Amino acid sequence: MDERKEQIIQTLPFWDKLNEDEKEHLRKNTRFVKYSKDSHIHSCTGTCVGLVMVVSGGLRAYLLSEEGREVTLFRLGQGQICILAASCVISQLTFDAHIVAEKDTEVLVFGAHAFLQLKETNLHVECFLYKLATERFSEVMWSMQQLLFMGFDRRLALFLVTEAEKNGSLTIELTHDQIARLTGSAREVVTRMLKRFSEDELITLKRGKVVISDMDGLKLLSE
Amino acid sequence: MDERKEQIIQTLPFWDKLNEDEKEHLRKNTRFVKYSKDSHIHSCTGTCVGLVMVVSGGLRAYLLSEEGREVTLFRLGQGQICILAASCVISQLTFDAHIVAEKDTEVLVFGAHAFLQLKETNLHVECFLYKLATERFSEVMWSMQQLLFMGFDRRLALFLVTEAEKNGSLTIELTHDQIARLTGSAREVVTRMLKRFSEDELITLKRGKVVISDMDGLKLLSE
DNA sequence: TTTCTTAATGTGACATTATCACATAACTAT
DNA sequence: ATAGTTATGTGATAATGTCACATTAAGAAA
Repeated sequence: MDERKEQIIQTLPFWDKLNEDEKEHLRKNTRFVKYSKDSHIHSCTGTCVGLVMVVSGGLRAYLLSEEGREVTLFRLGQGQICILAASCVISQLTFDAHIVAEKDTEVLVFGAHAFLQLKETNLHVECFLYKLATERFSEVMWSMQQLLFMGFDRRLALFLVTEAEKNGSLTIELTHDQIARLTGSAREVVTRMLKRFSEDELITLKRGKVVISDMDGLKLLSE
Repeated sequence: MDERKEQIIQTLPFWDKLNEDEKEHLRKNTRFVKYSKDSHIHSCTGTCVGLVMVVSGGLRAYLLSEEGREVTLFRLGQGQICILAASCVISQLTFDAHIVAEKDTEVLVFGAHAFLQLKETNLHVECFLYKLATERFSEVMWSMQQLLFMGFDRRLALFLVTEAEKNGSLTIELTHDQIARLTGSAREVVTRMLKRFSEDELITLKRGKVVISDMDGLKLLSE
């Protein structure tokens, strides 16, 4: 048996509500999977993977328009679980999101079929799923409020500040294109706004990265 | 005892999972409330009402920006239950939505405090809440996809068609301002687009109402 | 009826953001 | 160095939201 797997699996809040058969069933249908950067974990057309827990790296969930525009819904880091890749387990989730690995990422996959069975026999499992979905609901709504109500200058400033704090570094290693996807805007718009920030001496621009030179100024802008 | 209340309360899917004490507790904390048109059931500042089931009339949930712009999330009709007015029961729901009565509306309110207790003692109740929230999640995401990715002409056409079919009438009794709130746009933008539709002989404009004259044309526009 | 009042609608000007079509610059591999 | 690729810069245009008013229609009050 995989020691590491067993350890992680036991962190599931409903684990001790399972009987031995259920535990064994879940164990058998849980496996580690590695995704290389930019590979797709889930798209509307693809099959349903199951519950996906991030072990290392990070995932991003986004909406995709017919014209190819992306709107990021949320991002997941270590220990977090993505319910969107389990849309077949949660039949209430009817919209089609895409999930991509932001970097090389290892995940623990709880197989869709096994989980569906568990969900139907064990109320704790069902409850766990819906609760998780509800939490993501709130996160997504927060993103939407930003997108709908904040001007792009404020949104971009907030993004840069948040990103810097997340990584504990004033240097943000992202291209304008990546920033555009993450902020739900267009590459050109990002370029222009960054240039404005740069003229206002809030940031310094390098190829493939943004360096924050006036954190306070940026925070002020983001309110 | 209120006969009508008892009848409705028994339609709750978790009703027969409650013990007698729980049933009695819920009964005692459930009451009918009437809201007149345009009155507010819930806002971020206000207190938490509880679970709200529409008996007659209709509710609308929306986001409100600091500048006063509204984005409609979903609308509820007879028999549907609003979880957003129960944000204190579902602590996971952290964003602040507003809920307003679209017309004179009667609702059955399951008191927040009582429901919170029920949720904590009965897993079926907890599960029911999260499941409901997850369903709304999908509805909201559908609205968001429309708002983010469809041009306003298409969105407006779709709205008119949907509204007409909902009421079984080609006449839609709404002002441009109301339509703007419902489609997440601005009044002037609605006025202009409706004028364009009118010039294209898809609709006829009257004060306070829109009459569809070419349903097929509108449907074509809405794809 | 006539006038008054208010709600609803119409319209021009402008700001922001998205989109398109390129040009230029900076790295990478050979 | 050269070529190829990726990233960035920039002007033009379209769609939509915002602001500031003008106009019109419907109902209330005289």
